[in-house]
Amino acid sequence: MGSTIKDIAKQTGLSIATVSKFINGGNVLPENRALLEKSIKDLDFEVNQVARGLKKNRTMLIGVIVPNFESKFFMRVISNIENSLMRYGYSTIVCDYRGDYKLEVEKIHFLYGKKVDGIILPPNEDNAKTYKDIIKRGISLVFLDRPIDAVPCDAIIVDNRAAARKAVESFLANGHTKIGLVNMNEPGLYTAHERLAGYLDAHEAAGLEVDRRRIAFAATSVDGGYDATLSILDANSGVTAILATNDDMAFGAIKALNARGLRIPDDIALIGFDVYDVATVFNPELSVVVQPLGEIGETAADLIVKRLGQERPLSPRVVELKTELILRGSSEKSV
Amino acid sequence: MGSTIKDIAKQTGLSIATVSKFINGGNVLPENRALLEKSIKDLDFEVNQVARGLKKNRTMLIGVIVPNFESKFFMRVISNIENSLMRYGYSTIVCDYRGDYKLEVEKIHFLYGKKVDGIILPPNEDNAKTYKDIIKRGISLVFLDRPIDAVPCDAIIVDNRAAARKAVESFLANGHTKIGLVNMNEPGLYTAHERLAGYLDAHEAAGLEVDRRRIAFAATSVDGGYDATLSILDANSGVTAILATNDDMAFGAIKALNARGLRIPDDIALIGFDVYDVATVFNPELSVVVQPLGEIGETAADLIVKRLGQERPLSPRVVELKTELILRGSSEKSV
DNA sequence: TCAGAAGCGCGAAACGTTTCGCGCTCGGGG
DNA sequence: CCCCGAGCGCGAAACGTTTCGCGCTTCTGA
Repeated sequence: MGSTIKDIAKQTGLSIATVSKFINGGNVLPENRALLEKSIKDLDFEVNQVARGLKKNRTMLIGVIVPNFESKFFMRVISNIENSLMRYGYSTIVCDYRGDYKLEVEKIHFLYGKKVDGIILPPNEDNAKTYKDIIKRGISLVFLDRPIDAVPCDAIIVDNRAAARKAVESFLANGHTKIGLVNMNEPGLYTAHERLAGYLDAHEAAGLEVDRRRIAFAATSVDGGYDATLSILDANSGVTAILATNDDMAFGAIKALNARGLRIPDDIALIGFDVYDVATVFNPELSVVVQPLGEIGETAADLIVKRLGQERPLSPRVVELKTELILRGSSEKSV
Repeated sequence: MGSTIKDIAKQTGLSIATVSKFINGGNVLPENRALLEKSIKDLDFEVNQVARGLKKNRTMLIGVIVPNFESKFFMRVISNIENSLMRYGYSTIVCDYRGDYKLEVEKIHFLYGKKVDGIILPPNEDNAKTYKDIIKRGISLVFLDRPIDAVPCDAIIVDNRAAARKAVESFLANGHTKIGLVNMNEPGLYTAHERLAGYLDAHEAAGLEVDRRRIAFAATSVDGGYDATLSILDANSGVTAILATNDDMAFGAIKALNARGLRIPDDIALIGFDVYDVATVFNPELSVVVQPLGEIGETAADLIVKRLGQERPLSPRVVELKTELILRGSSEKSV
């Protein structure tokens, strides 16, 4: 029950050093190998990773920090990160900071204490100094979902701008010209900014004027999407299509349209973001922009593991993955 | 950058032992206290939890193991467990075993190596021996979502049987007598068994004969729910209402009903399980049985922390939480 | 004034591992 | 036959903490 390297040494008559060598793949005489294998099985010995971590200064632990545990997007990405890191022998400690950036700093210090080998997080400009500190301490850092200007660092992002642009262009292709945007209202949020830019890009490319009444910002939630959608409808700008840049906001948009008795897509066409499991359950099925959650997690894991292995600090790698626009019934009726 | 207790000792001129004492809340002379506080801030010292863990034989780490990372129910419960444990100063290491019970044993051994103080998992009968081993090693164990007969152990569950019964009774109250059940098909799955029992209870209490054609088992997934629902419809037993015992299966049921052109609730009334965010986005809104995810997480955390504190092994505590039946449009039209 | 108690600080060992470098053995080649 | 090198095993120190018990100081009270 909880035997140590010492017990193995005692039982085999070998020294602690030799046992350790064997455990770590070193060569030992065949007869000793047999002895050791038997003894390890007998006492069901397992390396004490805590002791090893202390000695080697590597814990095989990666910290992941997210704003909160409510975000489906981040939770799924975390699942995939955990899954991928596990294959490399790493485990994950997950923290949230309930949207409080001061608390994020605390969590980072908490992870310092845990001696994690690396940290993965979606950065915000406010804590740029802390991120630099992480790197200075020799802890590998990977940014999730967005880069920040102030800190050059590995990052895994998606082509938000192109994604929004393509979604709007699909509306245009179906003859829509009065297109609404239900966007996330978080100051400085990279993804919101990029998706807006994509929306504007598409308009500019089509030579279409942008009507600000058709753009609404609101809290990233079902209620936020609901309110934003109503405000667009109430602006009476003749909107015939809406792009919602977040799954919850897309749900809010559906609720708002239902509440107003507007049919999808006949009265208003709709495309959402990040709606995964249930997009096809709606009637008509919901068109969506999907981010490659699996790849995002894998890439985050790859980036951090690669950096961990490296001795020399390599220059920051920013990986941008492609989103996919999946068109279904909710946006497929032409005007 | 990564200073230790030794650095503090050197800078303050005090001994290592005194620094340690201070860190752990021991009394020191006021002048020394000031010195220590200053020095700790100066060098921004943080206790090395790895070293502490080695010495104290407590890592403040709890392992959580789930069958896979796809289950929304478990992922949400994990979020809440993490959140609650964090308040007690514990962190969480999450593993999955992709439905492979042999792999679950490996993950448990992996957690042995990490020297976790406790483990939380949904048990299965196959690995009863391993669970006993966990307890024998002095690692606290809490069962999630279900107990098993072979191992007496703390557990957090919900009133699955009553939940299903109440859902069926709400159908009965609306005049339905031909009620379908779309159930999860996993051998030995406690929750599936209990929910079936509740379904049967309600029938028996109402003096209603059970028609086996109205009960279908299938994979716990959207497709499974879809297939199961179609099979019930195709049995031509005159079903007018359906209870789906899982969120994905409820989605599958909706898809199946849409596919057949059946209206909810006019043609078929529907109640789902565990549909949280989007239940009110459907039109009509979906009636559901909800499990108290927050409380489940908190209670799991409480149970394990309580057991961790205890010196003496107390007798197993099984906490059963109440589910809530929320009736909405999808089940509210009488026949 | 002095004995004793209370409070504080310190040295040293210990937790379980890795790692360094030395010394031994054994075999092969000159 | 002897020397040298390769290969293996071992002792000891180290990672950063906690903890034990002893010894010193200081204060209280008779």
